[in-house]
Amino acid sequence: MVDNCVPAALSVDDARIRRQVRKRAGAMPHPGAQGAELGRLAGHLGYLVRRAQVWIFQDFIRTLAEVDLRPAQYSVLIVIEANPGLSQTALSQTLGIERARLVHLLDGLEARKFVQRYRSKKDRRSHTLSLTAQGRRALVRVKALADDHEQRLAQRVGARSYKTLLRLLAVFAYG
Amino acid sequence: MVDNCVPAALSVDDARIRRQVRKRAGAMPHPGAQGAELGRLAGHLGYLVRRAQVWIFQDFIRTLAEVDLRPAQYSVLIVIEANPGLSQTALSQTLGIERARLVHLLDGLEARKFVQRYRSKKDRRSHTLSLTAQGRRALVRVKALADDHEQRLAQRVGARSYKTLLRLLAVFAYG
DNA sequence: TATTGTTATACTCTATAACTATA
DNA sequence: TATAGTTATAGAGTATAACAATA
Repeated sequence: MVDNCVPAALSVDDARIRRQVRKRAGAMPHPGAQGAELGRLAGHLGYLVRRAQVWIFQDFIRTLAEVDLRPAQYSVLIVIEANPGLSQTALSQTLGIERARLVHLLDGLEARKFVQRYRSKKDRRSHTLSLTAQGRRALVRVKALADDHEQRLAQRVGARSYKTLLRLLAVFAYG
Repeated sequence: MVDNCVPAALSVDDARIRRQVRKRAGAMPHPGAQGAELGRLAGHLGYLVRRAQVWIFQDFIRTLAEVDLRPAQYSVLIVIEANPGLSQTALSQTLGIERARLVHLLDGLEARKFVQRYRSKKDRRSHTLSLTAQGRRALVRVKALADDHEQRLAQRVGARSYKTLLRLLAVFAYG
C-alpha cells in the first residue's frame, strides 16, 4: 500500500533529501498532480479514490507513528475491542485481511501485550481474541491521536463534504 | 467530523447505514464486512476510502485482465498520451509513483512496444516519452474496457452519488 | 471431509540508497 | 554541485497452497 513518513536524515545523497525537505516545508502530505495533465484519469473514480487513500493514510501513519501503530494494526485493535471473543477467521473476514496475514499482525500485537489469544472452549480449533488491560490502556492514547487525524481530515475537505463522503463511500464497505 | 462522532453513537450509525446500504445492488467484488461490528472504523474516512479503493481496483483489474494491464500501467499510458514528450521525473511526480519504480513500469511497456523513450535534445540526461502507433492502437480497446468499468461503478453507487464523489475527492488529487 | 490457525512462497508496490552520465 | 535515469535491496501487503489439529 501506500506508506510514507520517514523524515529520513540518514542519507548520503544530500541533493535528494534537501529536495524532499523543501517539499515538506510547504504542504504536508499532498501527492499532488504536478504540472502535467491527468487526461481521463481525472474522470476515474478509482484514481481519485486511490489518491485520497494515499493522502489520508500518509497523515494517519504520521499521526500514529508515536505509538508505533500502522493502519492495519489499528483496525485490528478497534475491531477486537468492538467484538470481544471474536475468532481470527471472523476478524479477517470483517476487515478483508487474509487469514495468513492476520496471523503475523496478531503475533506482533500479542508480543506487545495488546492482544490475547485463547483457545475457544466451544471449538478448540479456533481462538477467541481479546484486548489485554495494557491494550485497552494504550488504546486511549491511540484513539485520541486517531481523532486528531480525523479532525484534520474533516477540516481539509470541509465539514459538509466530509459527512457526505462518509455516507456515500459506505456502499463499498458493506457488501 | 469525529468531533461530532461519539464512539458509542458510531455503532448505531454503523448499523443504520448498513441496513440502508444492503437494500442496494447485488455485490460483485465485495470485500464486505461480514458479521462483526466495525466499531469506530465506520467513522474513519480513511477506512471507507480504503475499502472503496480495494473494491474499485478489484473490478478494474478484472476488467483489464484481458489486455494484461494493471492500474499503474494504465495510468502511465494515459498520462503519456495526454502529455507527449513528458520526462520520466515529470511523469513520476504527476502520478505519485517513485522514479525507481517508474523505470520498471516503462521497461515493461517499452518491451511490449506501447511506449518509446527518446533522449531529450535539450537535456541529454532526460528521456522524452511517447506512445508508439501500436500503443495508441491498443489504447482504443483499453479505454473501452476502462469505460465499461467506470459505467459499472457509476451504476453501483448511483449516478448522482457518483458525480458527487468525483467532485469531492478531487480535493485530494490536486494540491 | 471440512475448517482453524499456521507456515511458506511468490509477486506487487513502496521506500531508500547509491551509481552513471550528464548538466 | 546538482539532476535524470538506473540499479539494488528491504519492507509492507496480497494471493495461494499446503499442513496439523480439530470438528
